[in-house]
Formats: sequence, C-alpha cells, structure tokens
Amino acid sequence: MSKNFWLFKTEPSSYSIDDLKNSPQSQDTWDGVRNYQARNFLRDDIKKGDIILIYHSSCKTPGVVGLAKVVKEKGPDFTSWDKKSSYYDPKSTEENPRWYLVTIKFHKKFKSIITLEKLKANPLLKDFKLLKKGNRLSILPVSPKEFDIILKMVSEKL
DNA sequence: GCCAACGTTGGC
DNA sequence: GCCAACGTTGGC
Repeated sequence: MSKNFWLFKTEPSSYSIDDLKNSPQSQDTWDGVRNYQARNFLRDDIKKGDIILIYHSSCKTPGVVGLAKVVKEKGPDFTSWDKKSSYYDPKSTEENPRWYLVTIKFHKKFKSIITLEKLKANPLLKDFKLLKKGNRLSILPVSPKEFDIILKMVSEKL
C-alpha cells in the first residue's frame, strides 16, 4: 500500500497553517468539510501516513504554504452534531454520520509561499486539478509526480 | 465587492 | 429524473 498525497484548502482567516502548528501536539481534526466528493476522500481514501499539502485560499496571496501528515484516519465529523456549530447538519446523527474528518499533524511551513501564480506558471503542472477552471474542491488528490514538482519549487526558493 | 463556476435543493 | 433557483467558493 503506497502513500498518497493530497491538497487541503483552508482560509487562513479562519484556520491557517499556524493554527495547526499551534494546536496541542501540532495536530488537529480537519472538520467542517461539507462537500460529498471531499467527504468521500476523507471517508474512503485518505490513509494514515498520507502527506498533505496545506493550501491557503481566499486570501491576499493564495498558495501552498506547507506540509502536514495524516495521523488518524476517518472518524465522524462531530461538528455536524453540534447545534451551536456553523457546521451543524440535522441529517447527520451519531448512529449514521453523514460527514467525516481525519486528524492531521503539522510537519513544516515553507519559508515562502508557493503561490498560485507560480503554480499556474509552471508548465509541468498543466493538469494539476487545483488549477483547473472552476475547481472548488477543498480536498483533492495530488499525484506523486505533481507532489515532486511542487516540492522542487520549494527547494528552489530556499 | 464582483462574478463565474460550480454544488445542492426542492418542486414538479 | 429534470432543471430553475439558490447558496457557496475563491480568484481577482
């Protein structure tokens, strides 16, 4: 069973890579995903040990900001049961959860952001799902090749 | 704040 | 099962 790579989007104004880093033991649950395709990845495909690219969206400089690792596989997203949460979903129950989450651990923050602009400018990433027009998935698979290319862009900037 | 592109909902 | 209306995402 080989390791897989993923990209997780987050809005840094609500939850940034620093928030992850500053969590107890630098790890946290990735809750609040309310999209079925992303849910299916969380439920079925994302495994312990998989590597996550953390992406900041809806901010001044969108881009990949660092790495994290999956430390715990799927569990029910308990925020869906919390009436006070903005992620509350009355159709999700403890007996039959509709939404899932995984737990990830901070690994590293890049010295500089691999900006969306840079990603777009790299011809090797032409087929990267993140760059496809209208892409709105908050969790998406990254091929080993794409992962290598992006990491190389990091080292070039150090 | 705008708006295109998408996902979801609900009436039929 | 179709599809219009609506809500959300996310770059700009």
